[in-house]
Amino acid sequence: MRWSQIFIPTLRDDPADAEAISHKLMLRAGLVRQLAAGVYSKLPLGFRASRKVEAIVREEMERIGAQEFHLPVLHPGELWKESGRWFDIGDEMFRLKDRRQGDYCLGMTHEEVFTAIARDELRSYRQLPQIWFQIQTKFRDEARPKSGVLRGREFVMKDSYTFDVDFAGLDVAFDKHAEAYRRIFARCGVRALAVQAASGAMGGSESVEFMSVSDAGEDWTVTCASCDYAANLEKATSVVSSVDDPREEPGDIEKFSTPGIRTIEALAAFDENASAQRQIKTLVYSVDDQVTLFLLRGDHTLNEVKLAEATGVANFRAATAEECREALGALPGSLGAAGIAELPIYADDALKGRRGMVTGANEDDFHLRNVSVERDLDKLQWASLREVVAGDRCVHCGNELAVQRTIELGHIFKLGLRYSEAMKLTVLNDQGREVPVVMGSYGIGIERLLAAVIESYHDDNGIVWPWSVAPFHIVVTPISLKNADAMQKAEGIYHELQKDYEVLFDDRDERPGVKFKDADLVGVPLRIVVGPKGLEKGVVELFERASQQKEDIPLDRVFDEVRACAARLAEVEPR
RNA sequence: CGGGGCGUGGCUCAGCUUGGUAGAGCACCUGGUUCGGGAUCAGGGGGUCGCAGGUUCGAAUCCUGCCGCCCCGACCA
Repeated sequence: MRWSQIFIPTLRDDPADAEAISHKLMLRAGLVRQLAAGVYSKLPLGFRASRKVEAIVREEMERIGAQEFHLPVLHPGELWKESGRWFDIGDEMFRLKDRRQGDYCLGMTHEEVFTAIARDELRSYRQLPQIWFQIQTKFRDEARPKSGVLRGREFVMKDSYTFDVDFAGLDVAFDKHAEAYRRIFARCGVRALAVQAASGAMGGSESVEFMSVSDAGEDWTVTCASCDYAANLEKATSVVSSVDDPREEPGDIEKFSTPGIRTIEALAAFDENASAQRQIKTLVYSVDDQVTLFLLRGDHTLNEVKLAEATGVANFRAATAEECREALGALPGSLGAAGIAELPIYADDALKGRRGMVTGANEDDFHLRNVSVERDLDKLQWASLREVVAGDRCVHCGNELAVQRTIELGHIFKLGLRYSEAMKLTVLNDQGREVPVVMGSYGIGIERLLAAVIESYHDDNGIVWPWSVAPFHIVVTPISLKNADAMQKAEGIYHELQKDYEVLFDDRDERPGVKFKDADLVGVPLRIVVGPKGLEKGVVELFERASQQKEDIPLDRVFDEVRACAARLAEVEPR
């Protein structure tokens, strides 16, 4: 491709509204342009890179026996009402009406449509398992699109769905996907951590996210340096640091006056025996309109995703001060669970076995001491509620945990029967009995993966594409269009290399500096500079983008050298 | 949805406090000199200052409302 004939509008300055590195570079290198918040047009270079990623995804999906579909993006509301999600999902779904006032929506994911096809067509366990996938645009009206293509409202996703007769089959399908995902990310040059994740409103039993460590990410991932434990912060657990409790069961609960004390810190400062670790933090939420208490150690923080997992309810909010007073008789700051029998109470694991604790007395300006969790609190439901912090200990090996920002590249779910039951997708099993099909669903965000690649592969001069997803492998740069000899040699090299590689020929009438800057910005892995200086000695310059190494190559060795470089560059360790 | 910021040629920004003929650099067009890491000189084209209303003799500038975009948080099948 001649540079003069491909549209690559590079930008000299950083765009004003871009913050994330990948966002800046995608704009500057002329990969994308923004149309609206979270909506981007792919320009030729961006589209090429995107298709490279898609090709890898396609190959690896086909390797595990997946079949490619292409489903509509316009969905009848009816289908989503069947699964119930029409009502569960709020403003994040783009909804519209047709001319007859019928409900429609734009697909934010495709469980419903794939399940409907399966329901219409699958009758027997003999037709299973099936692995179906597509690479299709999704629409989600995100409350806050951000970081360019990292979180858009319209984006391309590879989504796949598996159908099995039983849960053992689902496990197989799930593992196949995990393996395919590992290969996909590795081939794109990205080191992806497989981490335990919360399933959220998706339902289902188990889910794993694939994360790339990056400051541009929005998720927090907990990892253990010594074993392979890794989990989303929303799911992560840790060993509780030990606390010096009294050996003996303390005396009876004792109420004491704490005038004006409203916070954990204030109480710790007020009473030397009430350090944060020795307090029970009582949080009150309205969970599906039911006032519910959540107990944590004073120095721990509640993670609301864990709250949702523990209660199985997505509809919750912190209770108002007034609701607290009504239910417990006191305002926040003096709340406690002692003597409360009629409200559901969830307690974090870290409170197990604790004694001699301090907590609110449900009377303003009073607290209780000598509270023993198991002795004095009724009907506790134990759960992991607290948020892990860096430095906590790993539950598997006891070593220190780290918390890092990560980009979620993919997410795989064991859906189980959630959709097949709701939408009546059944087959006859080998006993002739009608059974619901066991499903899984699996997604990879294509543009997000591309952005993650750039987050991992760039330097001060621009993008440094890994060979596998580079929109072009090589750029042939003649120094001057006026030098006939150089132009002719450059053309020759360009034509020859094109047989095996994707090559750009920078035939623009620009000064060399401009061409070099652009080539660097755009990130072409190899550059061959053809100029009079070199040709006098019978050489051209081979420049490797990643290492910035230049080497003079005799004209007759160009193809061999390129081949060697290409082979080496194709074998990069994921980062 | 809460908080903050921004909206001025294609891009990056100045001008706004204190109202008075819309600016710079880059990009673009013409010509010259240049040509191995974003050249330079001369000339030139291009802007309803986000939109609407108001105040004023006069508004990019002050006031009100709306829209859009970015950032933090909440949210995130």
